[in-house]
Amino acid sequence: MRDIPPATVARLPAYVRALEGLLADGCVTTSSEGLAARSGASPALVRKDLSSLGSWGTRGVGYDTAHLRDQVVAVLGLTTQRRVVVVGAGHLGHALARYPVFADRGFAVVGLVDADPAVVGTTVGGLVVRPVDALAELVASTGATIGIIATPAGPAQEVCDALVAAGVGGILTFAPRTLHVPDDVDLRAVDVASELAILAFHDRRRRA
Amino acid sequence: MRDIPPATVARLPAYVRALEGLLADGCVTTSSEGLAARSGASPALVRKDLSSLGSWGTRGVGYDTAHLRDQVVAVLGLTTQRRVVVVGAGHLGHALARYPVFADRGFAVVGLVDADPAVVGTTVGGLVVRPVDALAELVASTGATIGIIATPAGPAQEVCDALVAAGVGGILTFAPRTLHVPDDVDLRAVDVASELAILAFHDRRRRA
DNA sequence: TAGATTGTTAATCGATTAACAATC
DNA sequence: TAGATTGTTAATCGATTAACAATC
Repeated sequence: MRDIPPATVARLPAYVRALEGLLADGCVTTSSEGLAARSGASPALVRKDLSSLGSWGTRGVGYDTAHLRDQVVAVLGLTTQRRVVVVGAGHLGHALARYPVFADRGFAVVGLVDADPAVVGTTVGGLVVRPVDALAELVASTGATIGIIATPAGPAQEVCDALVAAGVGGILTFAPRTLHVPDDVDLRAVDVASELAILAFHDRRRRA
Repeated sequence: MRDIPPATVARLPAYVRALEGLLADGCVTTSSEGLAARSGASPALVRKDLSSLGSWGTRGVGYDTAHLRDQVVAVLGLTTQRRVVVVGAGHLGHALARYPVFADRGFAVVGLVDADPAVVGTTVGGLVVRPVDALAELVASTGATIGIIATPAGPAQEVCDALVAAGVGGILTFAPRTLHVPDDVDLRAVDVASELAILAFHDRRRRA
């Protein structure tokens, strides 16, 4: 297996979901075209992506749905459960701590942290909210490798630094600001207000 | 102003935020390098992006921070308030309906809809939750142009179709599945479980 | 065999970086 | 004028699409 292009990696989760949908529909084999329709990619792109993973299709037939699903899941590293800590127990933190889709995909939220003393000690989704200064200990004791930042913009960089110091390898942030991490830490950012702003741009164009 | 590349549009909200941060720090002028540090782009990319908007910098000096902020805000179409309806009043819908950053950016959540009769009629963030079949009327009466899908995967395509039929021009979905919209509707997807899966991929690589 | 569909190569397209002349 | 920094062009890089030979 050679290096997998980042754009391909970003599509793999959609392929896994498409394959599970096809499995649920009883499709034993799938073509690149069928997979494309369900995943939003083009058939050519599906074939190219899968071939960069090593390719497990049969010419003239297609892909074995269950087998391909297992292979893509393995490539993504979803066979091992990943432990996740969430920082910020506001509305978003609550939503994340109880999001059932995480469990379906092998992620377990094992810790929830908040800066507000009034929130610390309350229970959310079976987890007792811990204070921010318990973060390092929490990551260490749970073996969490991924941190989620669900705080306002203000404390986000500080929280990010604390997660890095605690040793997580990947961070997903929802805070509306740019964050900086060392090269060996993987950062992904979801910015809801920016998404709306991009929609607003096209909206304006459409009406102009 | 020529056509603006999609990759550039996607960075404009980060530039707006960077510029507002610089303004708050009292920086009257900014260089592409300063803007790059705050926005996460490279200095060359900042200059290229801004020049594709028409360019308002001064060689040897930099950009007028306040003026540039106003220009980028105008390009994004954020000078007019946009009205947004949210479908799904679960944890995520709650979080979105009250997210203060939307208001800061000129977005107003004007409607909240849910399929659960037990939730319909309750008040969230000053909005009374409406039933799903009130969606078209709600969009029409409020003049909403953007819809947010905060439902589980199951009903998401149906909700998406209903938003399109109701006449919104842009949709932001959080549902973990691929959605299909007509060409004249703009769709952006945030998929939290996929983001974690991508982090898991790199995590696996790091430990391998 | 004939039809279908993959895997891969070549062509295209778009985005980023590097470099530097223009110019404040 | 000298130093700084933009705006733009050319070079590079990566991603997508098109096309088709391989082959089930």
